[in-house]
Amino acid sequence: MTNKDEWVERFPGLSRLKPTLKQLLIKRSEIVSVPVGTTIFGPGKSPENMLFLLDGTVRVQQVSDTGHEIVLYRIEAGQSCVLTTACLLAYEDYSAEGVAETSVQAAAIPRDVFDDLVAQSKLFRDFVFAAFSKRITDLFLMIDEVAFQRMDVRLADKLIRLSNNQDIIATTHQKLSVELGTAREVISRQLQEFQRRGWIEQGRGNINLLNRTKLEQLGGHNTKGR
Amino acid sequence: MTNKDEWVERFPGLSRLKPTLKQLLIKRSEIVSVPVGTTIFGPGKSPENMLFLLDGTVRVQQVSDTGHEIVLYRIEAGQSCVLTTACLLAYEDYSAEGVAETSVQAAAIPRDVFDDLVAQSKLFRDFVFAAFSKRITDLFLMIDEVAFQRMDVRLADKLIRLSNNQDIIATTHQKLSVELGTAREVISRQLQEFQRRGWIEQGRGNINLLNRTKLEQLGGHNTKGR
DNA sequence: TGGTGTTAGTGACTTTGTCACCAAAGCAGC
DNA sequence: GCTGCTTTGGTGACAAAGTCACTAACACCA
Repeated sequence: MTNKDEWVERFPGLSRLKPTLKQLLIKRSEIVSVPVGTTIFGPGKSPENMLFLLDGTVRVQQVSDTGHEIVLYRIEAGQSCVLTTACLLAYEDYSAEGVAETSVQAAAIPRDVFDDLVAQSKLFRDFVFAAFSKRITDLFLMIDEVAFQRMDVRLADKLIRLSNNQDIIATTHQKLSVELGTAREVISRQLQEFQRRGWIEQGRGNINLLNRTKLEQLGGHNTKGR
Repeated sequence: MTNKDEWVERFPGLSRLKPTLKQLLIKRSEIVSVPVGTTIFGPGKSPENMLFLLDGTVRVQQVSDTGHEIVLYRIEAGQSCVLTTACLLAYEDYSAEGVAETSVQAAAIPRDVFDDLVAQSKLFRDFVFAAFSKRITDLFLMIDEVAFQRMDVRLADKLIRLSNNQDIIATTHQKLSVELGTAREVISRQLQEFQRRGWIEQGRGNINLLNRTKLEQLGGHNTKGR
């Protein structure tokens, strides 16, 4: 799947580039593989290249100096790290980190190639600005949620999103608390309440969704938005 | 102060542009004035131009469908609305709004001029990407703060930041609650506690800072960061 | 002077976060 | 098997923050 000659085709935003620019991308890129669990960027570790994710997931989380953590967003296959990398280059005192949630394959392109592309292709510019814009609007929504949404609503929503239409989610209370930026005890209590209502069944390290509909109802689950 | 021939010089990021590009900016820009309180952008109101703020302040806030509000950031003179505008263009279901906090003067440039500049000038690209990056890292910090910081710390910090080295702040409990995304009652109680400790003195519609040092100590006030 | 909207104060209650534990399950080494 | 050790989850007491309903004081204008 990681034929160096054709990865560009797999990005909706890149496949329509002019052939000369595609060649530039292909020629100057390098396919990299990182094992699961690797910290790809973080305080004191900034990569010099821009990454385009071919396979896998990168979890980006904020590590607070209060000792808490919260998941900010994920980068999936077909998306790029452009913005995070740009952020790192611009600001040193950066407290977010990116961790390979699965094993990850990515195309790495040097910063000057990125700059060339932005200069030469309106398509690429639109691709990059769309990525930035999407990220910022998503962060707006996240602030809204953290500040104003109730915990039970957020948890129900998170369970639905994490489930990927499977009924069993493999996760721990601890991990869920980091997803939502709250305490483990809070998650435990909410899940107990969900279980009491018969919506879920808990096992050690996994949660079985028994009544997806009720959970979707509580979480304001809609197709648009994140 | 709003001589159309020289506004570009007042932007650190623009003043070093090549003369031809400066001319382009000056020729195709329009100086606009908006009175205090105007909603510059918001749901169902997206401007077609990019704004460069010459004078005044624009407050950007998230209006939640729960009926709550929270101030996301401010755009001051010398900064641009690039990102917010870009966001608006990219995503329709946008719930943030920008309000002129003072009367505002700005240079408006059409979208195609913006695109030209990004294509032709590395300096301008760096200016734009730096703005995006700064915004995103600030939003990361804000999420951290909203999720994990105690209310008294956040309020003390906010008072210091709003004071602008003056001792009297003209604001209401209601406005402060929107700044921090909390309830008015919470602000009232915290301010009472500050007053009890002799750190502030409250008046109707204003707060007098009596012990700035104590407030700075409580809020983790440092020069870097926002 | 009276009416009206704004601003702030208060008590009761719920929800969420914190702290200090405990207990059961899984696991590695012997 | 048994023995520690770590991970995972449960619990109660308490503190902090958010919600709700109501009151009081003030400013200002007709």
